[in-house]
Amino acid sequence: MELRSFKNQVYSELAEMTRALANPHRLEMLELLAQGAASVESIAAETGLSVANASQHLQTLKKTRLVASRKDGKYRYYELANTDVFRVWMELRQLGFSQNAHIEKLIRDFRTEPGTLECVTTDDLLQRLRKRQAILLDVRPRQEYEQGHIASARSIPVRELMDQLNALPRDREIVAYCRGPLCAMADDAVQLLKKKGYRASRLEIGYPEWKTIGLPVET
Amino acid sequence: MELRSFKNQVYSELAEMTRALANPHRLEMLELLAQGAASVESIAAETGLSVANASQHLQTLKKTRLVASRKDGKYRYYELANTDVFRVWMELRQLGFSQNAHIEKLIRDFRTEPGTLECVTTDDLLQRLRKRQAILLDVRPRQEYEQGHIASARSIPVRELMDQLNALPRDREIVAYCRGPLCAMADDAVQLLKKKGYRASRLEIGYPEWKTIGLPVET
DNA sequence: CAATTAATCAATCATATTATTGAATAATAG
DNA sequence: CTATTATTCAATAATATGATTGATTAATTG
Repeated sequence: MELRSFKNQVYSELAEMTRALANPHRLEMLELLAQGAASVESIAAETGLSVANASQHLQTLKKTRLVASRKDGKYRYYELANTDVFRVWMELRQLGFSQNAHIEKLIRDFRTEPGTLECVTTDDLLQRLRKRQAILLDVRPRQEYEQGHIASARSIPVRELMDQLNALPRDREIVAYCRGPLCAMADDAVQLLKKKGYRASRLEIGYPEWKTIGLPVET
Repeated sequence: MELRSFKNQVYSELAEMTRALANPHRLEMLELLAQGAASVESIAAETGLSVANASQHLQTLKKTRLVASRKDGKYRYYELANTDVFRVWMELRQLGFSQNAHIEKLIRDFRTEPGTLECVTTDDLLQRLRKRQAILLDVRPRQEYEQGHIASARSIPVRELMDQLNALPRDREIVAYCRGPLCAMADDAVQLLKKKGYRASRLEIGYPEWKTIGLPVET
């Protein structure tokens, strides 16, 4: 085969895959699927799309093997094809943050609105957990917690937090985490906890990032 | 700001950047620019595009700040905005290789045609260089070598190799490298060297990968 | 079996992307 | 200053993408 033709083919295949990533809804879906498998209906609800539209987008992702799916009863569950897909999403997000001041500003503005900026780093958290200084809280929907969570975390979905406050000790610091740096669940939880007199802060990353860098998880 | 509106804005910005990546010619340009700055004319020639078309693509990359440009005399030189851009390209390429069997097959078929499959790994090369068992050859165009190359490498562009064979000792193994895993220059060089009775093999990665993982380079 | 539910399909319209062409700028050389 | 060279701009046409709609398929429930 001729060199130019070879190059054209390889770059075209890679561009086709990249094009499948290059849509705001599909990026959001990838981040959602990084939490674990989900049905078309739940993905549509979470992203605010119609079911037909969500289904079309998922098929676009599937065509380039970025996601896989299996059918269970009348539901079809989609999931990330492998961890490399999430790695690419992490790198893209990182690049966006470093290149696009507008994105950084959007996040900064959104975060400071509720007045909860303090983030706990991963190293910080590991230390505090070792010294039993902190309690780790997974505030994602329970179904996501059950598909996998950070080792030693307990589950109180942010929607149930108000009703379960008495289950939390007031003498220890609480660290909340959620889906990742773009997710607001942990922010909301921290805001509520602080208002109720707890010492609380959010973890800077989410469950998929924790898992991807190889730190201990449970199922 | 409302949560959905915030998410829509962030994902849209990230998707816009990803869309700038999602074109075969632009991916090829990024790989080329990873070797160093280049003028529009040379990029157009290397990628086989018309100058006007290449210019348009470069402006698409520039709009999302993936590349930067500076004018010098009547030439305008484009270069990667920062190393994160190349990291993303590496991850995308890696994902393509792992997800798309067709891409792997294309590369395997192209490589085995000249019958030169043996690749030297990075660790291998470092060892052999330490023991002075191997000579390292940069076979990219001289202009790229001059913008940066692997420490201790000498430059013989693949086009000049035939005329400079007598400058190479026959008693040591020769390791050739070029632009990266998708580039055929090192393959061509190895093929020629072997035909002339040298022991030769190619490095599995190229200069930009070497530099990105933090190994020693020279300018 | 009919009704319900989850997901996909197929068609359509509006919008975006890309290659091509020729004209317009901008810097340099003679 | 004029000619040349490198690049960009602007307009166009062909093609691709994405949201919407209503119909269809497949599994489950009563």
